[in-house]
Amino acid sequence: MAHEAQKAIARQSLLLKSLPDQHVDTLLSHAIWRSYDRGETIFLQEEEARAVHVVLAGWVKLFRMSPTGAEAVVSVFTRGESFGEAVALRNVPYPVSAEAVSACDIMHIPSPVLLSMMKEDPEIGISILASTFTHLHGLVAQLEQLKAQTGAQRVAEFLLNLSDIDAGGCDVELPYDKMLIAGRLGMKPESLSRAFSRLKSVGVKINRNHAEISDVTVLRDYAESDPSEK
Amino acid sequence: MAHEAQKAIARQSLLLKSLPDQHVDTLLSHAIWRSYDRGETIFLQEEEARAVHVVLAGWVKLFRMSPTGAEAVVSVFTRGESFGEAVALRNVPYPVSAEAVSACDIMHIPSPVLLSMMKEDPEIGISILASTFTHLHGLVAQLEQLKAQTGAQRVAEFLLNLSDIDAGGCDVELPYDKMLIAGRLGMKPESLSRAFSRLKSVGVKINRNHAEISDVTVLRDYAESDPSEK
DNA sequence: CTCGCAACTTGACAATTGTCATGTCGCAGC
DNA sequence: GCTGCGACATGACAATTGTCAAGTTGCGAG
Repeated sequence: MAHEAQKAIARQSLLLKSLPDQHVDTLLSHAIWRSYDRGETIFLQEEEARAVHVVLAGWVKLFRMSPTGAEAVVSVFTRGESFGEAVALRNVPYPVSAEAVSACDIMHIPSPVLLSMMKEDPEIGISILASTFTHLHGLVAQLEQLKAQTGAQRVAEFLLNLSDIDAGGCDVELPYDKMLIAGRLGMKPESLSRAFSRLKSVGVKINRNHAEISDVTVLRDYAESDPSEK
Repeated sequence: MAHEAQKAIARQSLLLKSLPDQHVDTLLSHAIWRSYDRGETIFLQEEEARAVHVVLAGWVKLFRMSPTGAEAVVSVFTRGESFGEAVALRNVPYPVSAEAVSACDIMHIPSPVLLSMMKEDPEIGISILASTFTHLHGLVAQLEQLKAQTGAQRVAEFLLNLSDIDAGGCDVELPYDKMLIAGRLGMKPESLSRAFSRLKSVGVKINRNHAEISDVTVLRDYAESDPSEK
């Protein structure tokens, strides 16, 4: 059975936080709670979707294996984020695989529960649509980044997203290993290393899984500047 | 008022074809029908979404302007396809701009109409979710392609999508100009030219806006082969 | 019909990135 | 403590792509 602390996190998730309490209670009571070890598979590409997944703790990656065996990381989720909404509702196979990147706690909401609730209250459908839209928006942003920014700029933006301040300096912890960060940003680990060295010139120091940003404003200017200016 | 022929196309669109006839009739009677000239703007990034758009004829591109002024083409739609579903339902600003690439006929379904229908019949919500999911899936595929395939391979796949046969040779017409194709595939026009020349070795000849594929199977093998093998 | 522009192609060059090889470092297991 | 492995950094090299420049072509305006 789930800890109350986990339920509290679930209530704050992007998927559930805009739903009426009464519905959330129903969903929570039907949910399945599980822990995963680092490296454990959550589901595989082509598998039929049966649930929506909400991350309560840890990090999860979604990735695709191309026919040639190359792995493309599509996205990485952490506490409060959910994935698989659209797929679960359509009863179609997953277009990606999911794996725990660190030890994880995940809540699974079986899709039949969700479907029947949607048929009772259309608000739920709209809410899920919103969450799906957020993913979609994120993917559009990723596409734009890949096409319009250099590797070092993408890394800069990644670091800025990890820091939650507006100005000044700060330290951020890299949430997962550099191989995965590289995949997430569409580059090889070697290129990530080189990108980090370039960022030295805009006040970024890397130490282990720890990054020191001397001035967020400078870094942001760098991330948004025209690649050809450099 | 709309021609019956246009209504017939609208009924076959991915968005509407799975809905009950009765609902479709209601939607069609509230829809706004418009023609656009080549180059005309349909909506701008940051503008508030008021409708879902269904392409009846012609080609439409969705693109984003980065802060530096570079244009990134996110996707291109044609007859029977729809866009803006998720955004319209949330009453949020568009994350992209839309422009007619050729002369276009477009049907606009005002979002309030759709919202009120969704509240009456949850099936509609599920159906829209499906359509949104299709876009999402397409974006995931694009991301994978950008990260894992060379330019020439992306062009090969683009040509294969235009041809609707499984084997043998065929001619396909390039639906819009090469500058846009390049943008859509995440490369510069010059790179597209070079990609076309490389495809000569796998039986592709380009003539104006016309491509001749001598054997689709050969081209498909090329598109899916490991980039490092070449 | 001519002019001029925009789309397109091609070549040369530079920048970026992937690939391969080598070496260091931290860490788990013996 | 030693050993071995995987993550990470770095250098050399090749491949791909963007950039710049020059030339061709098609097409619409006048």
